[in-house]
Amino acid sequence: MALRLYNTLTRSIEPFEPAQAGKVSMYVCGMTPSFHPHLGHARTFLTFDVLLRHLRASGYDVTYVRNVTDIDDRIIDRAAKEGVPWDQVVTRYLDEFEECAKLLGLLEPTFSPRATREMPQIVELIERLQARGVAYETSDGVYFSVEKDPEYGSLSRRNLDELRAGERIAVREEKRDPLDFALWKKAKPGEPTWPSPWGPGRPGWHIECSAMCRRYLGDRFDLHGGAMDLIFPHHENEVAQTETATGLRPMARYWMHAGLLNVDGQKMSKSLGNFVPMKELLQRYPAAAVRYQFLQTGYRKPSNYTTTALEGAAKGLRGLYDELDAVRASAGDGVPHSEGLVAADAFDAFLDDDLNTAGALGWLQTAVREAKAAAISDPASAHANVAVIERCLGILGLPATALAAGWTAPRGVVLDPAHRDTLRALAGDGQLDGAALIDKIIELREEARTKKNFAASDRLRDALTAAGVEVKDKKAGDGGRGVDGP
RNA sequence: GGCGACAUAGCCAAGUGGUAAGGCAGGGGUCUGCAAAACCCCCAUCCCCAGUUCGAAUCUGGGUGUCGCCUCCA
Repeated sequence: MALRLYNTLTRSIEPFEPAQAGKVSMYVCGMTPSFHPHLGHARTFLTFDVLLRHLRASGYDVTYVRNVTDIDDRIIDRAAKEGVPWDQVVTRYLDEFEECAKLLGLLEPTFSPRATREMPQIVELIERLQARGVAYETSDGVYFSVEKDPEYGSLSRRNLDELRAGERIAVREEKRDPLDFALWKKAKPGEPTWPSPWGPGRPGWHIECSAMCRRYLGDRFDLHGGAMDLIFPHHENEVAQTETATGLRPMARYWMHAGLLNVDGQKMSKSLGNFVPMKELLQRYPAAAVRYQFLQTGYRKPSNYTTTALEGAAKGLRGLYDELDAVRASAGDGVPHSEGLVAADAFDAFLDDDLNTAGALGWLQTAVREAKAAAISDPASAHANVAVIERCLGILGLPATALAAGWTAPRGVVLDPAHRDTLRALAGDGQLDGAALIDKIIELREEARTKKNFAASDRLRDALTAAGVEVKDKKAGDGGRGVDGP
C-alpha cells in the first residue's frame, strides 16, 4: 500500500512520490500572530501533524517547514489599536500559539523561520522579479504584474477576467492592474521598517513564504500545505512569484489544503461572536479530545464545531482508553505472542488513502474491542495487541493513556459557591473546599453505605452529582471508587 | 454576478458499483440496595427527481438546500 493524496494542483487523488526517494520536503503556512490563535488553526496544523507522523512512520525522512509571518498589516493595525510596539503583539500571540501547540502535541517543525529574519532573501527575490520584468515600482511599493505570468490562476483555477469581474474595491490607481499585488510596501511614518533598494519598508504578504520555501527547501520541493482559504490569493501569488523568479515549475509537486472550520454552522469570526480561541478551549477539554474530534472528520471536508460534538468525541476517546487499559491489565503473565491478533495493516491503509483519519479511528475502536475480547480467551495476546494499538495512537498523535491525555482526578476543582455550601453543610465542616471537601463527602458516603444507610448515601451522591462530580462505584471486591469531573 | 465544496440515523461521521464502519446519545437485558461501571442485544437504505447498469449512497443529467471563495483569514 502506498500513500495517495489529493492534490489541489490537479484536483485529483494521486500517488505520492517525492522527488528524491525516501525524502520528503514539506512547507506549511503557519501563523500570522496578530490575534489569538483559534480552533481553525488547530485543525489545519493537526492535519499536517498527522501527515508528518504518517510519513515518518512510513520511513520517509521528512524536512518540515512551518513558517511564522511575523510582520504584516494586521499586526501593525493591532499594535496601533493597543498602542504597543508591533513586536510585542507578535510575541504575545506567538507564545500563546506555542503553548497550544505543545498541549496539542504538534511535532516541532524542522525549521520554523520568521519573515523578519529572512529579509535578505526576500529582497533578493524581489530584485530577481524586477530583473525579469514582472515587477514594477510605484510611489508606495513594488508590485507583481499578474499579466506577465501566463500561468497565473492555475492553482486556484481562475482566470484574470473572472477575477477582475469580481473586483469590488476601488483600486489604487498606481497599480497597473487591480490584481497586481504588493511585493514590498514602502513604510508610512511610524511603521516598522527594514532597508531595501526601494527604501525602508516591509514585505508584502506572500513574498515571505516564497522566500522561505526557497531558502529551506529549494526552488522546487515536494509538498506545500495550508488551509483552503489560502489557495487564493496567497498560494496563487506564491506560485506566481516563485515560478516566475526561478523559471521552474511547479514549485511544489503536491498542494494540500485543509478544510475550513465553522462554528455552530457559521464561519468563525470575531464579529459573529463565535470566535473560539484555541487556548480557552484547551483549558476546558483535554487536548487529545480536540485532536480526536478533528481526526474524526476528513481533513478536506468542512467541519462544524459544536460543544456537543466535542463532548461526544471526548467520551469516545475516553472509552477507547478504558478498553485499552483493560487489555493492558490482562497482559500480565503468560508467554507473549510475538505478533498481535490485531494487525495494523488496515490502519495504515486508511492513512495511505488520502489521510482517512476518520476511517482509521473507526478501525482503532474496533481493534481495541477485539483486543479486549482476545485478552480474555488468550491473555498472551494482550502484549502484542497493546503494542499495535499504541503505535496507531502514536501515528495519530494521540497519547497512549487517558492519564497522559490529561484525564486526571479533579485535584484542582473549583466548586461553585452554592454547591460548595451544600457540601459543607453535609460534611458538617465549614472550612473544607475543593478536592478535600469532595473527598470528605465520599468518605461519609462510604460509611453510610457500609451501614446500609442507603438514603443517606444517595443524598450525598446526589449532592456531588449536582456539583458536577460523578461517583462511580466499582464492583464489590475491587475496592475503591472512581471520581470523574467536573 | 462568477467560481467551488458539501448534503449518510437525534448528533459527529467512514464508505466512489454489489445490498450502509466507528463514536456520542437513545432503547432492551444481565449484574447491582439504587445509580454507575462492565458485558450482551437493538437502533439509517444514504436531500429530491430522472437516467445508465443485472445491480448505485457510490456514475450521468436536472433540481433543492447549506457553507465558502472572488477583500483579510488556518
